[in-house]
Amino acid sequence: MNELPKTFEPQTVEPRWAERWANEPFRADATSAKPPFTVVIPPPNVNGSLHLGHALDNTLIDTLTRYKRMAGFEALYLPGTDHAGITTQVAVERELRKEGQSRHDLGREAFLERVWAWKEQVGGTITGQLKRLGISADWTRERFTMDDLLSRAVRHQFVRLYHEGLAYRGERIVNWDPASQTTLSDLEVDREERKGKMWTLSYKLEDPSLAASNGEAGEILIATVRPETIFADQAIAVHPEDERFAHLIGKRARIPLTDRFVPIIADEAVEREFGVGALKITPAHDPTDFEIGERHGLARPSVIDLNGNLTSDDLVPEAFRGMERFEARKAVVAALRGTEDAPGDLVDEKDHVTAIGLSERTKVPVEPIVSTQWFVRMGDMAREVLGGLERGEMQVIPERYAKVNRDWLENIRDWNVSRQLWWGHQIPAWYDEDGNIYVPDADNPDLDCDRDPRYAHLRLRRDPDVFDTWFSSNLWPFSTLGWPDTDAEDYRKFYPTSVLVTGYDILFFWVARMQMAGYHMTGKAPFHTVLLHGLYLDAKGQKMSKSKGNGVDPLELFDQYGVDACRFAFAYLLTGGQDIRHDPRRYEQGRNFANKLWNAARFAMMNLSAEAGEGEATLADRWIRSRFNDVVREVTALLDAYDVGAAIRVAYSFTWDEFCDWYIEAAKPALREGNPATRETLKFVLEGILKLLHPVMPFVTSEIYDALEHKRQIAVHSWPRYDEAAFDAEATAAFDALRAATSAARSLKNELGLSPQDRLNVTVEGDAADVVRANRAVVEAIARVTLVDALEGRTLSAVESGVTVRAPLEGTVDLGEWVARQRKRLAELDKQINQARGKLANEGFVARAPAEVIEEERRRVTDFGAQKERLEDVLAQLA
RNA sequence: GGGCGGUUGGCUCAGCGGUAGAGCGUUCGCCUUACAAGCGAAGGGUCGGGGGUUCGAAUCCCUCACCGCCCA
Repeated sequence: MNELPKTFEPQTVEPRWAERWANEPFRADATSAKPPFTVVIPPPNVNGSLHLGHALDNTLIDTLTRYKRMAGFEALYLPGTDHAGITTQVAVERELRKEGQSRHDLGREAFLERVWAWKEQVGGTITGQLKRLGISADWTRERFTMDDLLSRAVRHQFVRLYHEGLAYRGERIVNWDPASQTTLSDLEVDREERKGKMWTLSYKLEDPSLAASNGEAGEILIATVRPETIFADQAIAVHPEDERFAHLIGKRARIPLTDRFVPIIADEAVEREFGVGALKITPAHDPTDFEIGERHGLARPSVIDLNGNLTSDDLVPEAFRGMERFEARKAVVAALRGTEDAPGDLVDEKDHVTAIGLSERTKVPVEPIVSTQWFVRMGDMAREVLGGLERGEMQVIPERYAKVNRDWLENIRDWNVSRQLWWGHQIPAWYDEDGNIYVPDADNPDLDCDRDPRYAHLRLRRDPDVFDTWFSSNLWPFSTLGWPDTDAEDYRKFYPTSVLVTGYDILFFWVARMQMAGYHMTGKAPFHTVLLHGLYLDAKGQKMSKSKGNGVDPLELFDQYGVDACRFAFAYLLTGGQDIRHDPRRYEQGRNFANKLWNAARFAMMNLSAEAGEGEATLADRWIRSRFNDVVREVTALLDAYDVGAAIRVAYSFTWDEFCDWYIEAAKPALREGNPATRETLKFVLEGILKLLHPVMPFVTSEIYDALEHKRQIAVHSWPRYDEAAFDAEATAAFDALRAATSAARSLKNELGLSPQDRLNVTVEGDAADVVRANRAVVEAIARVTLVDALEGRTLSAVESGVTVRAPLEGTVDLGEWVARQRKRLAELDKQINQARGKLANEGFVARAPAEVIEEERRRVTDFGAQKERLEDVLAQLA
């Protein structure tokens, strides 16, 4: 056996294993007879780098995968990355700008070459970091959403949806991001409340003899938070039952700063309490107004262009033309305010909190614009998923998210899938000069329409837009396995996948869309379990984000504590989908634990390599084997329930508190004699612990297992099996008595002011005294005492359940505090006894509580009663 | 406006119907030949407030308060 360094050194151990798992990856065998366990990675952005969320997520996935692999499944952890349309394109454009160029200077083709080059350059970053995390992914199956096969899958999806009538082109109001110059889906817009103003404006009525009750004669007051859009107004809307305005419906009023008149209309959507009760309707610049406009057949002229500037349309007075939208707002308000001599139509201005939409990627306020885009009809697909959920084909953990999942699917809206980007899957749709649409046939989706002989006589122009990135990652669980080729070996063996693991923040973005694509495209649930975990927050409990600059770099944590330590921390913190707050103390705990395990192994190896003697299994051996068996059952059950947090806690406390603190100490006397049964037990339980911990802490466990001279790495060894017959009740009870006696003896030594290495003569009394005497070597060695038959003179005693340990009391020891403590304990015992007696005296309890609970209360009365008596004796003797 | 989560020792968090726990921090003593990233001995909580269900509630129900998230 090899000599191990005194301290676990992750920096020398971890890179070796990481490299091995990267170069000789865990290849899943599609021809295996073993049952499959498949997880696809939530593909990170190809141009990104590892953040704590990825680290957490991948630790969880890897833990489950490694466990399943050991438990006899054909485990496939499929890695890969996402092309991240907007983010990547924005990144490359930023590079270009440094060179004084724009993508338009390069042209589409050259620009895409640049992006591919960029992808080659930075794309390995995050996968390299994932390899450092030690994930047991099958790197031979690594995928990228823009790979040929995956791109084909996207085309296939679109073409099929188009011919089914589920993908359509329509003019709608959409979210425009002026910074990245593309539309966004509703999900990509973050709502944020910002302090703004609400202005009240006076619109002059065409018939000056009329009056709205909210203003002076000849005017109607309206409220708005976007005065710069008044030039695109098409109406003024009031609630149909609002008496203040009933007489004005159908009349007209003039838009301030213009000569244009718009009608006053009635619509249910108007909130009477909002502002002054009347609103201006600008269909081209507000989603609600757009809907109202549709109901009333209003036109929808736009006054804001794609750069967010007021257009020099005939609608906008010259003074404002070309102004940036927020500048224009100021200018329009100033104009409306007028001068002291000639006050304008601004009646009131007050503070107002407005919910505005921000681009998720660029953080720029989104501009609602009217535009023709490709949409996907979601209703039917959502219903397919709802049916599957109803039939229990997918479980969501934690269960509370099942409702969130359902609610979203039930209220789903059509999905704008076109993006005005170049980086992505270009939409396979062509238009002729009359605007007719041509899409490849469903059975030949890869043929471009401009090469289709049927359309040879036409001059077709391809849609320049690309699909939303999620329109490819929604296929990820099966496009990565060969779909649409449903005969592909991988698809047949590994699809549907098993568990989908991700943060709850992308339940809608990704999970729900995979569910819909899965059901609709493959006819199956893409996974049977959705496991959602919480988000990583900073130490103050705030979301980590680049803009706040409060992110913690996992790579620095790896450097500082080791990867295993971090994985331990992630696992330890994973509970019930709860958010996780960054706390360095958890990584320290992990580091210390890895070191503890390392040293336990060091100790074991020193003993295993020594010369063997004779002997049979000791009480400690029997006890630890029985306990280990319990722990195997617990940890296995917890992992089967995907409760990694609870599993690691159980394994941790068993390893440290039972194996290290008690078993190893108790085994020392037998090991010194070379007892082969004890050596065998030490090795068996240590190796068992390594296996239980391996899924969470693969590096340190692999290294130790390797040092124990195994030919195969631990990752492919089998998971420990629970053995019902291995429970040893007698050994458990007896060893508990040993522990009680040891603790009592230690407590006495402490109280007597002795240092640990000082020997002390003690006696043992009580029900468990015989057991303690029979295993005296253990107590004597651990507590460093000598068991004697009797003591002379004054004594001091420590009372525990089952045993009283007595030691000589000599000289002048101040027992004041000790006596006080014993009195307190006595009071506590009294309280417990009374509580238990009270329960037993309660007829309802005796009649209704389960038998074992009643039995336990009886036992407590007896045990605590005995302790109390002994404690009283001890105190009486001292007095 | 609707929904969800949280409130447990000084800090960060487990536990979620039957004796209140962990890590760190605190106090005291130890370099006891696996480990000072450690060992031993202690101290510390009426489980946010109120009400209810139950033989029994930190745990289930109702309600209030505060913190946070999601959706409109």
